[in-house]
Amino acid sequence: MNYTVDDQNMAFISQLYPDVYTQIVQPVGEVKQPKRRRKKTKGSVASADGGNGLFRKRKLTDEQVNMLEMSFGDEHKLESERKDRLAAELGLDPRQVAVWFQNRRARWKNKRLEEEYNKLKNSHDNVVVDKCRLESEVIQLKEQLYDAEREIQRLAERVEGGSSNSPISSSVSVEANETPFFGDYKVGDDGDDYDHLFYPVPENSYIDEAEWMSLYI
DNA sequence: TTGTGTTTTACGACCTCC
DNA sequence: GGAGGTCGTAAAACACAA
Repeated sequence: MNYTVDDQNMAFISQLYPDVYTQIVQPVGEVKQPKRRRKKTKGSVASADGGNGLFRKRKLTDEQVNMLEMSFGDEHKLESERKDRLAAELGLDPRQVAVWFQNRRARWKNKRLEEEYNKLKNSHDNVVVDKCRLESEVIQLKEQLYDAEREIQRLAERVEGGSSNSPISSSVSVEANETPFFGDYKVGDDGDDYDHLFYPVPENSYIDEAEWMSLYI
């Protein structure tokens, strides 16, 4: 069996930290076949494919993970010097420390993305609720407007019926057979037909609703 | 016990920066 | 060109329900 230098290093480390390595791969022949074929490794310290690999993947101890977490908390990037120092302190291969940081950064990024997603989702939900509320408010206001228009029409008709020779009534026609007060008004699917309401006042003599009402009150 | 889903460790490919 | 980064993924380790 040909051990690489890294294999020897890991064997040494495994003696120092026996619990770092969960188990040593049995000689070829007794190795359980992996479900999926591992990619070709390059200078691997822990080939898991049962080829010439001596070690299975090992789990870091709690202490090692805690130290790495503390270090990661200080700084997410890992300079060469810090990597070597950490590796020496923890009895790990510098490559393991580097890999741990890579994976930790990936986890951190995923978590951050998840948090950002949740924030955006919450604010989107709030906007949707707000939109619904505003839409129902618009419908309510349009209904009020419609009722007011009807009331105006009713009053106008009453006034006209009471004083047929009124100068106003002669100049402002609200005859039913003229342009209808509400035209061909109907509440459409989008309710926007309210927007087309108009008053049948003589051309070039626009008066607004309040002013027009005041003429009759 | 076993099947299955998740987490952790490790690697290869590719990219960027000095 | 080398060191160190991200990204995608393999596979061991682990958790847990059935």
